[in-house]
Amino acid sequence: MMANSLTMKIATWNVNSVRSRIPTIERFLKRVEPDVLCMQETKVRDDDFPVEAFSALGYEVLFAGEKSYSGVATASRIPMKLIARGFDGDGAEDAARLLAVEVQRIPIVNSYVPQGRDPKDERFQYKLRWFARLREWLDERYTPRKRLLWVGDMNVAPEERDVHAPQRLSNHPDFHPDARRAFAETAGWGFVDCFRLHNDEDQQYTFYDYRDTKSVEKKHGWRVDHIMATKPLAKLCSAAWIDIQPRLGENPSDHTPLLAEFDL
Amino acid sequence: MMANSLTMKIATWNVNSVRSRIPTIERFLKRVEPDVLCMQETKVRDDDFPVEAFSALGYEVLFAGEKSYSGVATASRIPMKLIARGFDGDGAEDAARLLAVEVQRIPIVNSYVPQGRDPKDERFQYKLRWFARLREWLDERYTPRKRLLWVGDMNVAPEERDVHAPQRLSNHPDFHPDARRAFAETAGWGFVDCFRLHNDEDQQYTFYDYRDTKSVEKKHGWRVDHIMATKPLAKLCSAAWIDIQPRLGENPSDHTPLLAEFDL
DNA sequence: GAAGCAGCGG
DNA sequence: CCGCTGCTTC
Repeated sequence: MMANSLTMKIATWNVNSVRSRIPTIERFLKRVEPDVLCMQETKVRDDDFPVEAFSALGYEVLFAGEKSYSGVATASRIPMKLIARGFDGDGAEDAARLLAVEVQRIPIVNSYVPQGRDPKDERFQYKLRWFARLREWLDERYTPRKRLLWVGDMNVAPEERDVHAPQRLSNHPDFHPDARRAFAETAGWGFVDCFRLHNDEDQQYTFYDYRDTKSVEKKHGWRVDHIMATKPLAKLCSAAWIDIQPRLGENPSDHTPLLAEFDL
Repeated sequence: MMANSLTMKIATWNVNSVRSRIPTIERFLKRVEPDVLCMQETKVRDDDFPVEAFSALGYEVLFAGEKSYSGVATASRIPMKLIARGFDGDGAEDAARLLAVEVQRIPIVNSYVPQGRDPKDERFQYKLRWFARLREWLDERYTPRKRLLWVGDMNVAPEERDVHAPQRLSNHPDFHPDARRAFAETAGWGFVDCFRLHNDEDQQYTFYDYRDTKSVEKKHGWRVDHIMATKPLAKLCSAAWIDIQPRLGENPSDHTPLLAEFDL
């Protein structure tokens, strides 16, 4: 390794309420020591964000939340700069679903893509447009020829091997052809799926529905959380993995952390 | 001690939801090993009562509950017989505030006296009548010349030394002169306050209001939980004390267990 | 199933 | 402050 080389470990995790998950998150940070943790579904107003739990472990944290629903936050133990909350800067509509920061001169876009409810629901159309809107947002600000990360809960399983029952689930908002196409369009801006760079197996899931009893044992999972890197950054990705440990411990989220490491 | 002598340790505790308090109750039972534990504010329908948690520790348990509010239950590690739920037997009105059992041929009346809200409220009159009704209920069935116990959350601090601010609290439903008189009337049927048999100090409290922040440190307490014995039984009372340990542990109730020991 | 909230109650 | 219910969301 060169003297000035630096490894950056980044994690994305839909925590399903940052406040109720604090002990689980603390165990994760202590054990895994990611440089950056991108969280989704924090479900907390910015005024009530538990900053102290993160600073006590040496992390700065930036957030864009609202009451009850959604909410994204990014914690970093290396210096971090705020780029944007929501698509149109501070206080924008839907700010609680997009948070862009810069770490080590790399823009990190943390997103919680709308779930879409049902392909017949108008909120599904909103989901499809959300992906298009993100591609435009990226295009106006960045180029895929430079280092950039897009991570988060995308609410899309890209391929058949990313769900446990591809036939049955083709009408699910997270596996409907239109959703997969919308995700692929934005990924097509210039992203590489870091997990798939290093893992070819099926049944690699980051989400198990709470309501589906024994879904973990039955392997009824979904791979809907992703770490997407532009090509110049993807080249530096040395590893990517799903960390199942928080699921085995106390008070797990329905999502599991996804990690990637980059040799900068 | 005689060969056939038996010590009976009895506890009363407003647990403020038996289900959310199970771990705290388990620690209490293991550490203190009472023979009988009378609980109030169990806040659970009989169908949902967590019987298993008690049987696992060697206790039978009888209960008279309703959804959300009130509810009384008595656990015993020595054989116990059901006498009555509510004033008029099974399925009676207000059954969730009175449970009578018999242990070692001693009737034990476990009661959760209505709080009364405010002396101006009509529910305060109901509280006063409740005490009168209990005295009648006792008179119809028992005699103070025999062994009997009346325990529970009486929602009355009998004397000035039993509250932290007697002047200020004289209009509180738990210290209003009418409430104190109503309690004294029923106690006058033939009861001795077992705690006062063995403790003369003031500031001996069994309740600290959750809403009064730092009430414990400020000693803003109330002695509203009582173990009352008829004279022939009071003679056998060898000790009575408040167990503050559950308050120092995890997930405490706003009430603290009160205990008494009898050498039968 | 497990979060959040409002509204009620002690 | 801390339970409960009943509602909503994912």
